[in-house]
Amino acid sequence: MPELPEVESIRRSLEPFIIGQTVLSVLLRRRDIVSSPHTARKADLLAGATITRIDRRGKRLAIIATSPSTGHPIALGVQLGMSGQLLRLAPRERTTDSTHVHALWRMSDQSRLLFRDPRRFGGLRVFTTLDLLTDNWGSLGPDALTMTDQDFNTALGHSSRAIKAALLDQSVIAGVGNIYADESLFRAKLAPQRPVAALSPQERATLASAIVAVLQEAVLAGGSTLRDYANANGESGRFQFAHNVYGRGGDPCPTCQRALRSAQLAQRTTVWCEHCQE
DNA sequence: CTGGTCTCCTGATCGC
DNA sequence: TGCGATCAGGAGACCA
Repeated sequence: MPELPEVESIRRSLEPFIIGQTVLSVLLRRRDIVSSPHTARKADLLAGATITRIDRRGKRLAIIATSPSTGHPIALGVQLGMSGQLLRLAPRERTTDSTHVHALWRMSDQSRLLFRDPRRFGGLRVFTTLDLLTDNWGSLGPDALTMTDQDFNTALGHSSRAIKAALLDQSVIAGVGNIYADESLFRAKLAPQRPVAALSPQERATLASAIVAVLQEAVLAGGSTLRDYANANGESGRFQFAHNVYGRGGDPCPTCQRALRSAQLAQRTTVWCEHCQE
């Protein structure tokens, strides 16, 4: 479900409410959503901890907290996968849909935080120190929202694969998924199947700027709600109304009015304009 | 190492 | 209304 703008919208909508909260209790309904080197104990899942902030890199989130036993910072990584949600329930508020809620935290102000993920492609990850979180996030490329043209140019390298495939690779840049890859390539007027090594320095710079601009606009619009995405307060995004190509195969190109092409590329449905993008 | 393919899982939608 | 096929915002495992 969520790409960078959706994950950032969740982060921003949640952070003001849970900073300073102490976790009174944790309910883990499915153990198999937690991946960690050790058996996850309740304390690792933030029981008793006081939350200090929520960080994001690409599509990954981490709730940072102070361990009650050691006083040191610990982190709980949250990966939303395709269908994951983090939802905050105000005190006494009821869920509209409590199915597929795999973990639940009760906070000191009586609010609750729910991790819901029907398809279970997402999950939680325990980090007993911030160094372990940094190591884990180290496998990601630069964050696509805040990267510079130079960051992007370096990370992209000169491989032979299609630019669309490279944009989806989180170790190249972190945060772009299928929607924003197609939207960014349209804005940069680049065909998705162009080999990375065939892109000129100018094209690479144009693409870097297009990615950052598209993501910034999407964050401002609260992300894209295609089906069921919502931020932590249950609010939908509005950027889907601004999509130029994603989900519009066969429709007229917004620029030249010719029919948009749709095909499989890098195992994902890809939509682009053969006339405007080359 | 690189890049392509398969697979995990549930639910919505579409055509019959 | 029911039923099977297809598709979906992701990414780790596996293979040549």
